[in-house]
Amino acid sequence: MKLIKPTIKEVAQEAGVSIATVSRVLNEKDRVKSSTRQKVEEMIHKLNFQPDQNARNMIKKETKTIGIIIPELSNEYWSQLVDVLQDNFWKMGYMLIVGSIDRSLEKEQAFVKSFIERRVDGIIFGSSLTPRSNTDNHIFNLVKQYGIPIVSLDPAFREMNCVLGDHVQGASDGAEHLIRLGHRKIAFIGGPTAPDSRELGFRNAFMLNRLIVDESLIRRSDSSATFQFGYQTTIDMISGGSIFTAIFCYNDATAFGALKALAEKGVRVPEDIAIVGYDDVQMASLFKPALTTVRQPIHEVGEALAKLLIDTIEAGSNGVREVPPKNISFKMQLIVRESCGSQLEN
Amino acid sequence: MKLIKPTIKEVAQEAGVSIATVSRVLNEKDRVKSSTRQKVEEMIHKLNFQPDQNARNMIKKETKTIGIIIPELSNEYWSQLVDVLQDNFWKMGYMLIVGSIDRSLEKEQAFVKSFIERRVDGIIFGSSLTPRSNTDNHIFNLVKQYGIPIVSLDPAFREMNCVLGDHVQGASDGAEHLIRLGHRKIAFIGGPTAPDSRELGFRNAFMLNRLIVDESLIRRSDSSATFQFGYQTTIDMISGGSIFTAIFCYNDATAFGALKALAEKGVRVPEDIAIVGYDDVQMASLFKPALTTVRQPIHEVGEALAKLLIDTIEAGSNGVREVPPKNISFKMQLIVRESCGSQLEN
DNA sequence: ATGAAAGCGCTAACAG
DNA sequence: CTGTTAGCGCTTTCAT
Repeated sequence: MKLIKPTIKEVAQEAGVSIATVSRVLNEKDRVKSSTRQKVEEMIHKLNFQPDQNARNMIKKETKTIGIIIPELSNEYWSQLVDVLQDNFWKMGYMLIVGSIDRSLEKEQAFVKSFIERRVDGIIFGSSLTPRSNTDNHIFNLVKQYGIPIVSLDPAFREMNCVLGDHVQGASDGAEHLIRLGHRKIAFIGGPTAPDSRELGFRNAFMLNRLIVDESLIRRSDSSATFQFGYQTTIDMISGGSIFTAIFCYNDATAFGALKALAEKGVRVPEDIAIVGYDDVQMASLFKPALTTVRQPIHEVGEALAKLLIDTIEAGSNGVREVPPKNISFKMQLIVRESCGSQLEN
Repeated sequence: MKLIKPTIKEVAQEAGVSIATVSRVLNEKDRVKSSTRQKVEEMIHKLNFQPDQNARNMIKKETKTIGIIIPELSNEYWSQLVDVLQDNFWKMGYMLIVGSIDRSLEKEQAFVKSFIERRVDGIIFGSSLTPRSNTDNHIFNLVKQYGIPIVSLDPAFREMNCVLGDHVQGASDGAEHLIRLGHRKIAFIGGPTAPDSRELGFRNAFMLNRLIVDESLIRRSDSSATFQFGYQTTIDMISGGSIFTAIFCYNDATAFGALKALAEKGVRVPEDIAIVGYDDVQMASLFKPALTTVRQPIHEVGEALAKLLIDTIEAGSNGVREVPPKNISFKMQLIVRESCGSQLEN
């Protein structure tokens, strides 16, 4: 009973059968006489035998493991998404391993390589630092060469399977809300991605209303859209004498940062400056003032992501390869709360 | 160039050497002539060869993988901790697999079994639902039988390696703060663990001050200390006519819940009721009113956890087993902000 | 229904 | 310094 790591061989020996038979009771529904099966199962239980996945993986050429690349877990949006994904994959018999790349391209590549070495069955790119323009991109070619299915959350990768939020619509709705409330001088605190759909959406709302955006009020992060970035940018804009009556933020984290900066500077929200966030994380509704924000349907997105990836994986194993990439899109929803004042316009 | 999954055999063939030599350039510093090494490395690069970890794992009997069990990622405390851990393990060449068990004992056991099947090198129990009283606990016996080192964050497992916060001290400091401010009717919104050190600390502060705790004001969760639990409990207490002037919360998440309930009921914080949280997550300082809370040194705890586990693993592989379990303890720090009013007493 | 045997891709002696 | 060989623990033909 106090043995260590029993193998299939021990089980077979103790049960008086061959290892093939043990393997069969482990994997096949029938094909083994019920009396033998019982004998073997008893032994498995008695020895606490846990089959070695590594050995199994080698033969079956599948690991029931999915890797995911995200920027960081400390942003509530990502931690929620990972929770949702893990739950979905779990139900389908897959395990999730997450790589927080912490804004480092080097780390992203190292994680992906590690995923390949572990022979994961699929990879989700929640967000990627890998330059997209470069066609013969080493890291993507690598996963392609190894035949690992990918699903992306990043709109920059439309040429592969991807699930994406309609951020043009989302940001447009958010900015439109501000415009309807009478704001004209609206600052935009953006994210790291260069051609950013939220920025496009923001500009779209201005165009629709035949308004011109003040380019001096557009700020972009060159790393990540964090709390810190929102805070610092807001401080800078105010100290720099920028004039604006509202801020549209890339996500709730930057919005919280902006809120903090505003509070420190003695600026009232929404009386002096209105704020719109993006994501609708839990804290958005708890904040004082409660944050008006664009909600991402995280549960739906996570479920779609998981389903699409598994479908791709299983299609591949059936030899049905080379289906055209799928794009699944989700609409965003504006949630009006207190940070823009008057809720009449909803 | 468009092959799929090159193996060590292909590399050897193309480079005109034996597979053993390829293995050597992969694993050993010297022992191979630099001209041969170069030839092989060239081929590895050309074929984009990525060695199969599963095969390697089987032989080396190590996977460079750590599993961790946590309640959920959506609590900022846990997501931050996981980020810190992942970073530490990463530096040491290990990968982290996280299992959010979502308050399900069944899921916890399934995760642990999966960890065993994958032959992880170590497991961290961030929080466990497995009954501790039961000596011949199946799941723990299993990991023991398989010789997998464990480190726990949970004070209930002092008999194994563990890193723990001194929550008796932390909670005592928090409650003491409230008492000094003149509060006598202090509610305690606790967590799921039965003999809870925070509750002990809470009671300790009362004893030190020769005060008696009002048992009707002690509430415990039977699942998890979530935002929702803090919210509901506070609503219940107020609706139920409980009389109290302060609340001590198990963690910041429940404190945020309490804050929301209080706001809805039109109770002012800190004027009418003071609140103390626990953890000091990012949001604590941003909230209005900023939350007075007990800070857990997450970075230090994470680092200690990672280091202790790796030490144990490597000690084991050196045959130095059976060292007595180590307990590393961290002090908590009271952070006084606005939610208790007067900061004079700091 | 079951056993024998051939690997999966790699590392680790053991020779030379 | 390098090649040959024997496994690691399992699944999977191929026989019986």
